[in-house]
Amino acid sequence: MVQDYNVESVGKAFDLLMAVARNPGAGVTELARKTGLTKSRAYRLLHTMEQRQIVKRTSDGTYGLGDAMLILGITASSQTDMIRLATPILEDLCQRVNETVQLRTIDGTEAICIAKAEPSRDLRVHANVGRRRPLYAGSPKCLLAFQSSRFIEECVPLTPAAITNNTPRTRGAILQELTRIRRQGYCISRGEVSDHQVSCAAPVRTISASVVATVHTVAPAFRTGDSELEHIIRLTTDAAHRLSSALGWTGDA
Amino acid sequence: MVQDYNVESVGKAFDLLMAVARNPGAGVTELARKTGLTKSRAYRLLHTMEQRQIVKRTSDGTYGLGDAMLILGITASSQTDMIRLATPILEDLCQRVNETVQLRTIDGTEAICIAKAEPSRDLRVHANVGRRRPLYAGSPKCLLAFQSSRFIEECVPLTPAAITNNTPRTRGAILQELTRIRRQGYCISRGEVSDHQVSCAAPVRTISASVVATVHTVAPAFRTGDSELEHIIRLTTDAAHRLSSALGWTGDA
DNA sequence: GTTAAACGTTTCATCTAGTAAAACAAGTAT
DNA sequence: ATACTTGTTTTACTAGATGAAACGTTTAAC
Repeated sequence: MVQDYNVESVGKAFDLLMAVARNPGAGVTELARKTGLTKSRAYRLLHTMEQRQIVKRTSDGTYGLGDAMLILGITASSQTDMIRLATPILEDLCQRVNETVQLRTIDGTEAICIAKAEPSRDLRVHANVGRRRPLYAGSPKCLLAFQSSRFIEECVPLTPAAITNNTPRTRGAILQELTRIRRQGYCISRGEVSDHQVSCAAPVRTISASVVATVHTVAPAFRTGDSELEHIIRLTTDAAHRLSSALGWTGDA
Repeated sequence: MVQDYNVESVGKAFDLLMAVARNPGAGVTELARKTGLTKSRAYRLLHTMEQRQIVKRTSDGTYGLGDAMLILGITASSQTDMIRLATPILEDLCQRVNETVQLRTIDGTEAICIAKAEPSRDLRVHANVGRRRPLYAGSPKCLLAFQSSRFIEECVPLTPAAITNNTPRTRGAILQELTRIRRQGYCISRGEVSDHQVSCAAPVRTISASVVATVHTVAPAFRTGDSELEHIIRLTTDAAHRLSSALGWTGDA
């Protein structure tokens, strides 16, 4: 093995670490299965990471991310362009629409919220950094719509779970919606994930023009009529554009 | 090597990862030196981590944390008790004192801000999650004061760098202050780190009674007279107590 | 303008150190 | 009571990671 600078067990350790992050509450056997590792190998690697506080065992023998990961992750946030550039843009958008806004990206086959801004008004939608959502329902569809067709095939299940009444029930209907999102350049979701909630999402592109994140505005339905929604769409897509430019994107709509 | 479930290269990889987090802008050689690894070993491990987006190289050949760390870290934040429990307490404290508050912990020989809350008033102190500060000056001293004497010895330099006029200049003076902080149970810092800025810090204890974090309130000096400061001290120490209890601490002052 | 030091990169023979497999104990459901 | 789980431990084997030393380039020194 010449010229391949790869330390296998280190790679596997990180595979395992990702699996721990994506499957909270899993034990050795399940994690080994998810990563395709031998049970004993997974066991040793987890032990090693536990010693360094990278992962920690809960009392019931399942694994979660450890304290050292917290520090590493916080440092990563402050070093990453995406977050650094997005924060002021999100705060500005939040102030303009006076609603909760978030930034989401893809991890595995899920959308994950990586940053947010909330207005100080009393009644607002609550957002959680770190929360994961399936990609095939509600405004996360915007993130999915701009990925490769192979990835889309993989993410949209044959029989989508019905999350609320407004969720499209068939695979075909979802794929059709994705096409429409691509065409119009943003995504509106009315009560798909949660009743009485409207959200608008717009894609963030990087220098290579691929969509790496989406900007979302989420608002209570009762105070979001057509004209308010127009306003939200304009400002949200605009914020996504500004972030794209900051990330080096040079294309146009 | 019987009964030692430790995969050495994985351990070293994480040592290296910590070094990358703590020394942004360092290259292979420097990172190898900091971790005590061979240059070629460090090189291969970094390559491995780069492939998985755990670290990334900047154009000038130095390393930083990569995109995968961002996801892992955000997930860690949302899974960690400390952050989950602290967030509402910080927000409550922030609202009561109407000033910027933060939560800090120790990483290596530095204090790092791991959470914050800012009031919406126009003039406020700005805080950055992820920012690092030396432990021996200003309100971070509160975090240092409650550590083991061996650790303290290690952190307080023989000739402390003067940060502003109000920084104690000698090792002895700093050690003396640490004793006072331990005695009174909190720490006040007037213009030590930045002129025109007052801060108050109080220790957060965990179930084992060790101090794992500190709650800080930072305010502009011009609007913080003695009576306001009294108020801040009371609320800050109270918030630290509430967080300690939430973490399982059962002792008393 | 020459020299020297420092850096990232590459190679390769050596042998440590990580691995797979299988057996184990402890628990849980049937 | 039995048959699955689960996490844990052992062992022999050799794949694969390692240290050292050399390489070409860049940066600093004088």
